[in-house]
Amino acid sequence: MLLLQDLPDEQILQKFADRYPEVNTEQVMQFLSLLRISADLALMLDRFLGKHDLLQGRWWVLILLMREDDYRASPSDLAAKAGVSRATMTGLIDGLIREKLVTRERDEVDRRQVMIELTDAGQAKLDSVMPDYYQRVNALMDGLGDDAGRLLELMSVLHKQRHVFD
Amino acid sequence: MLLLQDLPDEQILQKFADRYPEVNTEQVMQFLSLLRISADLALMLDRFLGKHDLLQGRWWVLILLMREDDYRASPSDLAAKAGVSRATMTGLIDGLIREKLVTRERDEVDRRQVMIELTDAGQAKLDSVMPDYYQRVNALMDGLGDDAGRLLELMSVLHKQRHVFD
DNA sequence: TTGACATAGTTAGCAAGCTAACTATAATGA
DNA sequence: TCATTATAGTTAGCTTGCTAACTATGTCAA
Repeated sequence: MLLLQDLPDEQILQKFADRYPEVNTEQVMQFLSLLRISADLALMLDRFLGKHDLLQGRWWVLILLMREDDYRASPSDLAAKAGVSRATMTGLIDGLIREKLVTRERDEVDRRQVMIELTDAGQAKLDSVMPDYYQRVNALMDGLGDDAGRLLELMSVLHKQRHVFD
Repeated sequence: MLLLQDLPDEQILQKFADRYPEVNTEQVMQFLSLLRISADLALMLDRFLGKHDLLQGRWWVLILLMREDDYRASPSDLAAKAGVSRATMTGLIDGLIREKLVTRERDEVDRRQVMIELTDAGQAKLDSVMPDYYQRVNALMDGLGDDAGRLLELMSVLHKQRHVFD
């Protein structure tokens, strides 16, 4: 994700406002700041997972498998729940198999289907990451104190407005 | 970016809390919701740019070039301002050159350096996108009314806490 | 002056996202 | 029954991120 380190200053915003007079520069700055903070948070998570030799995409797949009663799911299911295409899920699973964190076997009943299953090594990997992860999420959110709900509320307002970009 | 469509429900959070008792499930849900909304906003922007035959990375480069007085900058400068590696910037510039939106020429004084310049077609592309973009950003932020500043404030609190993941 | 270091950029190879096109299999209905 | 349609998964090729290793050029100090 591109971060745009250099947010525009007053002079630059003025130059753009001269060419595109319809702009409300304060709102644009606020929007860019939001994007920037969001990207930084995603990067923070990537770096944290990297310390545990994990990548975000693969980590979510392990978590989705652990959610299942029998620790198994089809690639289609996983793709839908993760919010990625089936093609992307194929790649994520390939990576996890190389790392021996999941297995893939054909379903003998419906031979189109395949079942992905969390291995013991996969569970062990989660066990080594999740307590640390939860502790840090809690520490991060503690910083907001009682305002966490308010923040969620305001982000939801923005989320509901996103159709204006359609 | 992986979106995690399926946020955990009460039952799933309980299963994880049983295995990892240190977790404050409410805070984890709030954190995941924030990541999810942020990812949706980034996706919204990608889709909008797609309608104008643009990709986010290349678009930021065009904007950075337009900020310059002479519409020129070196790849290193652009990489630093965009917040990507120089290697990534090489790829973005390659794409923009294929689309004839920028040119690349060697600096005759310091022959290590290269100058990237916005073409007329590049400026025209920006002119076709920016007014629409600004209008939509303003419409999006209007939804927040007077609370935009408060939202920024709360996100900044989170941003300042991100060191807990180091 | 030249050897060491610094800087600018590219290349190679990996990751994880996408769409479109493909194979294989299952289901359905005329 | 068998042709059509639907479903599951993979492959190919693109984008945009990364790091590490490389080339070319410039700088600086002994």
